[in-house]
Amino acid sequence: MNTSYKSKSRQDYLKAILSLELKGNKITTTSISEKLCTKPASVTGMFKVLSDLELIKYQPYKGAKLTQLGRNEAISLIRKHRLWETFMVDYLGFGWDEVHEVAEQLEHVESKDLIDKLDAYMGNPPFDPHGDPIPDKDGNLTDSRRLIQVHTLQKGEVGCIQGVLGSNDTFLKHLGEFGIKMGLVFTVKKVFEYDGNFLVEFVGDDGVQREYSWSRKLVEQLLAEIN
Amino acid sequence: MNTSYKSKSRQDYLKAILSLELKGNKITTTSISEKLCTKPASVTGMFKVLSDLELIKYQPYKGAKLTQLGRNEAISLIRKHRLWETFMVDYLGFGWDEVHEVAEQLEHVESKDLIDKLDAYMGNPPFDPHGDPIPDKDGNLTDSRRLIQVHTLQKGEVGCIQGVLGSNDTFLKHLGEFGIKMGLVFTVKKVFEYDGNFLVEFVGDDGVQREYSWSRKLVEQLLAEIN
DNA sequence: AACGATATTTAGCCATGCCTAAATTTATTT
DNA sequence: AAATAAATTTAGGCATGGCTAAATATCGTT
Repeated sequence: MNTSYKSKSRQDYLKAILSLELKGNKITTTSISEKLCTKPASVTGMFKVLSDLELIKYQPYKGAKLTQLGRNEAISLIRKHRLWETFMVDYLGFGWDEVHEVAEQLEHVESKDLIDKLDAYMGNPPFDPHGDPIPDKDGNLTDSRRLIQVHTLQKGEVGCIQGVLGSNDTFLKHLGEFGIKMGLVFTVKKVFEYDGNFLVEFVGDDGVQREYSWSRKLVEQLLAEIN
Repeated sequence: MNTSYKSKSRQDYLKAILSLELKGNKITTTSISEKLCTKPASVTGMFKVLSDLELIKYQPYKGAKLTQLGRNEAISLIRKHRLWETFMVDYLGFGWDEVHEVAEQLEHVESKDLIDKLDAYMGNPPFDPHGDPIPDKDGNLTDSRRLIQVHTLQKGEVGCIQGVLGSNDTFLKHLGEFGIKMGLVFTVKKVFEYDGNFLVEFVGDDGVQREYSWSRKLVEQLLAEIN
């Protein structure tokens, strides 16, 4: 019998499961093995462990789902991850494409006091550098914003970048090269008919107004708030 | 053959070895097992691993010592530990008796960039909250201060608390209850003859001058700079 | 120098968490 | 409904890093 869920592996599994559950996916050994770059057989073994620990409900051949305990633990990890990313970007000067991997390590540091004090030090930021909401110290994870994908915008609409879907470091770096970052306000100048590309106008850091063509693939990943 | 020294266990061994070497002790399987709360037989096994990795020189039955590579790694861990402790105390509001355990976790986060940026954010502090010197980013660990143990002071001498020997959390908390902390300036009023106890005078946070009797055991652990 | 005490190493075992290959269950197709 | 395909589990193995018990080396004493 296992005695604790506080192991890096187990926590990684919980996070992976929550991530897929939030996307509405079914939690299978295959889907988790893909997410964690392991093999389905390894997942079966871990599902038994997590099930014994009452972190998930697991029915062989039928899939798994988080219990309340497991969900709480997973949300705590999300909270730590996002707060550390915020700290690294807003206080230490990292780029938003440089912090994910280190946050993956920092989120496994066990100390509720530490993360709550870090949260307070930063003034309880509601969102992380990628626009994702940060759960509060009681585990509430809500996002009252109504964000829409940029590719659904029409010509003439004004949006404000507030989030990025499925962000990986390479993509974030790519966005940075286009001058795209959190809070960027832009106007849709033209939606190219043949493939949905966008011509947008925005004001850069230097106060200079710029025009850029954003590809379909790019705008599908961008979340904006519109006025 | 092992491929990396970046495992928590191996790093804990390196730190333990450095710690004993600095105290001038011989590195035996028994001494390390006591330090790490394991058994000598386990240490023998790890010594072989660390030796294969060229982190230590190990002669069976004769003891071990750090190689330059092992020493560098150990010093890097000390640097991370002390910088994180400084951050927690000076920026997040932890007490100096509350940070050791969490720093033990944080020091294993692998990112030279992170720790160098944290160092810069704090303005490259030279000492941690317990008065221990913080190695710089190139691994230089020097302490040019001439600190002396308080119990060697004479009546009438003025000292400034700059360090604590062999600090554990309980002892640090105890010190805090006596109003003792880094930078405290005090005057020796009287050295009791029968057992070396001290009567000292100092000015508290509130500006009020206080007198305290410090025990022999306590002052032996305190390092001060004298004028 | 030899004895006993102490320290150290070896041998063999356990748990975690990963793997591959084989067996089994479930799903799909005809 | 039976056969095949796909997903999942079981079985058995490996590496890390602990453990105990037994064997062996070193040290201190006489």
